[in-house]
Amino acid sequence: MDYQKLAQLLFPDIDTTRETWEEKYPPRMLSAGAKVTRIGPSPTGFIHLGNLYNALIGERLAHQSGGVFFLRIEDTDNKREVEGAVDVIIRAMDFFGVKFDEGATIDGETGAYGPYRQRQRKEIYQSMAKWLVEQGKAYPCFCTEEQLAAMREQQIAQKLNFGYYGQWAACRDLSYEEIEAHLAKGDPFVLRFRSDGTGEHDITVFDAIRGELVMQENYQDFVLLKSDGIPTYHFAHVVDDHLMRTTHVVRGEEWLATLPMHVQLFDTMGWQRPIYCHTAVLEKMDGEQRRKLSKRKDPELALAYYQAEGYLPTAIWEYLLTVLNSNYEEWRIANPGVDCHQFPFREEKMSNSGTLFDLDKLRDISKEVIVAMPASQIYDELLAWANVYNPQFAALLEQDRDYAERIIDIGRSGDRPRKDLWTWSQAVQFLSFYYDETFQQEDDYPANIDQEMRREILTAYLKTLDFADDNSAWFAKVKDIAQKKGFALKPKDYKKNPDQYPGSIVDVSNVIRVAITGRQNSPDLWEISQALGEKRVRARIKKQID
RNA sequence: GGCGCGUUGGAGAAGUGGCUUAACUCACCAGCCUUUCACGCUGGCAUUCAGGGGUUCGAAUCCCCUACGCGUCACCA
Repeated sequence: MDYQKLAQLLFPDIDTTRETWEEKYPPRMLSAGAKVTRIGPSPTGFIHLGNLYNALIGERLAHQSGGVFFLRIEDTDNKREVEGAVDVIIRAMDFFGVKFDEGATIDGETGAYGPYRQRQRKEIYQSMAKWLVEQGKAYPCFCTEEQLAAMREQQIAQKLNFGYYGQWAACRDLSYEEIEAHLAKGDPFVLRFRSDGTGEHDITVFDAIRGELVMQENYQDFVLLKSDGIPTYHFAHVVDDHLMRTTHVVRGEEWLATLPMHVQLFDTMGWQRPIYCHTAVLEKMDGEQRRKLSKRKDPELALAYYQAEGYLPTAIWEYLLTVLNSNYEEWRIANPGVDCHQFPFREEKMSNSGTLFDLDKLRDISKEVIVAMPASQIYDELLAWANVYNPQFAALLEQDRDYAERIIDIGRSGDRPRKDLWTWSQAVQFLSFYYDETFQQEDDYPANIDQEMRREILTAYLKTLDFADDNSAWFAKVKDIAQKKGFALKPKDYKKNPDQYPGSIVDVSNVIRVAITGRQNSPDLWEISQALGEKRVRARIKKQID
């Protein structure tokens, strides 16, 4: 078989060669040790935590080493492409603070190693494919879907390995004339890799996360080019990451199974293999079962969920860092206030077993992030979020910035600030009672106080209430009321002898608290009252008495 | 079914032959502080590293077997 002739028959219009592209995309001039990484999301309209997870690793690896981190759009499957999905990806990454040095952008792209959208790289792939045909390393396959399905069934029946290989590779040894005849008829074809593997040997691949991997060599004649001339992931990955001079390929462990294919292709092309970093899958608990986070069942997989809930990008980033390098937390404690980008991230510290996604932990980290923020910043970010997701509350915030900052700061001064806030949607809930428009009276009164007693307490409170009092004078009056009504002034006394009192000072305080704030969980009552103002406080209490 | 990856408390995990009576953080529980809730503090929470065998003076760490979980086997990525 004259492979040159075959290559010309298959790709008559391709006159660019392997060398053309090698020259166009020379090795990058970077200092030793600089890493080049990328993420390659598909524009399916759904961007998830896994994308961010891998993006963060790539970003850290590149930027920590003085390297390059870029965005490549893997749009080789036109069936799954969704309009506007590239924007979604870019905006989400930007929102979560992932910065690219080159690659696709909203209105085009930047960087010298483009195009960064795979569909636009068709000619490059075809040049490389043509070269492989010339080497006798690739061949056209005219098998139809039906034929392949039938083949698979036979393989199942005979308990053989699935796939296109060995004697199952019907088109592997087609003669030039047979191929020409197919072409003349206009039969569609895919281009397959001619694997020289048998599966009898093992290969060794180094993985930066997992160490040395010993795997069975590839023996499948997998598809390089689909019938529309667009490459499969496997071929695109090898060509792109070589030509874009990627040094570290960060991707999910679902790619481990096809790693031998990729390695074989790199070797056949005569290219240096990148260093692979296969990350663990993100899992969650589903009842008793542990399973991979799923797009259909788990809303928290979508990045849009975190935006809608108002999670802080920094908190998500820090959470992912703790998952990836668990010594991050110790570093955080030792370096309070230091930007998390200063943390020395190490790929070899990453875990290779599946990771349970823990919203409780995220909440804790979020609280820490917010508690460290000044009120003005909280105001700005809360407002920015509310403008999109809760315009009613945004309007309230904008009415009076000073008031908003004041209520945000209640209970946050001193060495032991409250950590009440963890997401912006939750913050709206938490702050709702400071505004009449969002105030909701819940029946959260202490269970041991009946309605009659409630009324008595509130009536007495209203009578003695004086906004000129300071905190201690104010509380002395509350105590006075409690004593007159027979309540225990020390919660412990009531706890010890619950039959001797109708309740304790705690219950009295809480009756007042619920009347004013609508619930039992709130910062210091007197500070709240001062912020709300005498008129509102009196009105709310009066309403409860009636 | 083949191939592959994994398995240390409820969770993230540290630990790769003796510094480990298994770190740290979250969650949980108890106590303290406190006008509530929170915050904070103190203590508790794996006699044991999936199970079983072996190597060794000594094993979570090395070897073998088993079990379980997960991934993958497309002209999807």
